[in-house]
Amino acid sequence: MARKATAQDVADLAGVSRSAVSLVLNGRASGHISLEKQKAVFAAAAQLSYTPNAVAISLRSQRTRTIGVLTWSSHAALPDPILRAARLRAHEDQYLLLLMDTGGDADRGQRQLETLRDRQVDGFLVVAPDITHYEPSELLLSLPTVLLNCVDPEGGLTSVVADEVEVGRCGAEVLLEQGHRRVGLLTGSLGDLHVALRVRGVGQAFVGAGLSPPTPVVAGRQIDDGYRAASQVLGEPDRPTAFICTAERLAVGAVLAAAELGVPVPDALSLVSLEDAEGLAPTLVPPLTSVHRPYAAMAQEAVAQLVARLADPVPAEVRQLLFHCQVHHRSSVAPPGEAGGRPASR
Amino acid sequence: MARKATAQDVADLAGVSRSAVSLVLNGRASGHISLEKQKAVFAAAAQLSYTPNAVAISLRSQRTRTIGVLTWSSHAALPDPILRAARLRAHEDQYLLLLMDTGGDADRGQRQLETLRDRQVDGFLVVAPDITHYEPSELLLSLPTVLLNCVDPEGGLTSVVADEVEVGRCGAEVLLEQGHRRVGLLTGSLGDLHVALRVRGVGQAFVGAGLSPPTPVVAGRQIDDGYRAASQVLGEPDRPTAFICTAERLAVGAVLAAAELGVPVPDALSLVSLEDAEGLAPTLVPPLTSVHRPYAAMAQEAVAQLVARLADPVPAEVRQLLFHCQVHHRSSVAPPGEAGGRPASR
DNA sequence: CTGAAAGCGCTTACAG
DNA sequence: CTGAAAGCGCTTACAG
Repeated sequence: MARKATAQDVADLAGVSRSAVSLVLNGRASGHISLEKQKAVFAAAAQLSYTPNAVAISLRSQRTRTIGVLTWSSHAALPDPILRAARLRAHEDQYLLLLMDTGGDADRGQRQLETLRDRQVDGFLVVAPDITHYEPSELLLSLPTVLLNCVDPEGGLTSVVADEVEVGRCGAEVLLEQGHRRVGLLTGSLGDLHVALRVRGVGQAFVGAGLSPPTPVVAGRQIDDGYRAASQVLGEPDRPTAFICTAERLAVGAVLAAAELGVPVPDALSLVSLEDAEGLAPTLVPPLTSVHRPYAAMAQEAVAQLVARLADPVPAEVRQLLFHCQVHHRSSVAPPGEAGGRPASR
Repeated sequence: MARKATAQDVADLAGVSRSAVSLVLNGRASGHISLEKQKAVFAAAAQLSYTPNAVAISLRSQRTRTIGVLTWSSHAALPDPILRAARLRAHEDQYLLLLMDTGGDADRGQRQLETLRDRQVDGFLVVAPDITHYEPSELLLSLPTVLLNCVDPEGGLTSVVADEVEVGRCGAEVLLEQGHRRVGLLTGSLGDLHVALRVRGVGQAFVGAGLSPPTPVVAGRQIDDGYRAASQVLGEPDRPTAFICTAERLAVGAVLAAAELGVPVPDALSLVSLEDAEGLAPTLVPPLTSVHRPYAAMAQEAVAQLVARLADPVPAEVRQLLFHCQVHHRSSVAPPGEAGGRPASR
């Protein structure tokens, strides 16, 4: 393939000036260019498969229609469903995403922001894998920025997050409504904000029901962490009739432990996962009831906020957008009952 | 923050011309610019925190140091470990990735390639989530392109893939070496190239050992698919002493089925997963022996190939790079033995 | 109603 | 040894 055609090529072929080409192709020809010449321009453009050079437009307009995305991964995976939805939404407005993975290193993140700035991104989107505080640097503040799944403690930046306390509350209420009273709470590190918020929510639900909140069993976030914690708790006398897991893989481990101990779910043990982003919960056996954050809608909203800011020079007010979670009822929750299951055999 | 400083600003402050600034900052000053003025330029640049505008450089040099990435997801997730490693490797050479997700729609992919072309990407990288054939369009052929985890049937494009037949063979050999003879093969759709290749490899290993290959049990690719298939096979008389699963989530389902049926792994049932990209296999209970593709190395190599092509105008020869897999031995494989386990109770 | 010019920010020959 | 000019591809005032 030869070199891409330029507006000059189109102008030459159509027998008009470069500016005429620009005017016609951008729909600003009426009253300026004769109909005849307009047709000639369109024909020439089509013949040469002309499309404008986005880099040249960027230099001219001082806008790249590019959003710089700063993200990092918590354990194994990047927050994929979030980024997917964000990318899709951005495309709708002809924005492209330039993504940088800090790997959790703040200094590196700063350098990446500089790279993004040098690339003349129009704005920044910061996407956290799990909800957290994020202190924006000056550079971040110098361009339109929206925080997704994280919040600026200073409150200086618009952010989009789910109500993680509500997540915990909803998950607990599902079990309380079914009559569960002895509930095991399998969690990740309590030092993580997202864990702390969910645990708080669980506690609120219990207190609201006139019960004392369950003591968190800090397990971790992997399958084997959940397996170990669940196995131990299930081996204790007066074992719980239900588990709440703050992480999806923890729930997988709990199901596995229950299966191995011959404790049928949900007959003898109910299970709620406070996460389902990896899509493990819905296809587990039995499918797990989970508390769902509307990640796609959140990402769309975050991008929409940013795009609006980029389109409108008037500085918009800072907003804290809080999304509600939804309980996805599946088959892992039942009333406590007396089913019991067979005793552990190993 | 005020508008970013330009080379002109630096020149004004340093009392030199714009070209002098460029020369000095790009290290081509020796023998051209007096030492005194060089110092002045550096000082002014530092004072103004000057960094060149990448868009302007791109327009001038006709290179954007940007790689257009075309990808799509197979089921739930994008091929994340691959993309991560590719991005990291690209950064090492100051390249940024512009990613487009076709969603599996070829027409959409074509339009996305056009967008990328208009953005003046220097080259293309096509990344498939599971190994597949990929027929490049003319547009793709018009720029330096490397295929990652897919191959051009015409062989016109350099590609980087793992030897998926070997994956199947290695997985089977692990079991054959331990003395297993009755092996269940849980697979995804045989119409998928990656499944077909792995099944073929398993067959080769069996034939090589003088045995007839196991008949694939087409299960699907989710946890419940694996659970159902494994449950059924384990309920049959003369049940297998081992499973090979072509997909990681299938293996999770198999472990779950075994646990529920009281079949201890690996004492009464060995298990090999032919995938571990999601990182479920290593933290399952027991940790699963898996066949690992060196995704990071593959991605690095693909990017390195592309970058080399971009740096060197001489057209490099087309190459088909085939990577070996590695068996990650964990605890899910043991000799068949007579452990048996307790009989199914439900 | 149309074409020539300026300018976005940069680098690289090219005069002086 | 240094500065002025050209040009990457585009769009938008500005003359004619």
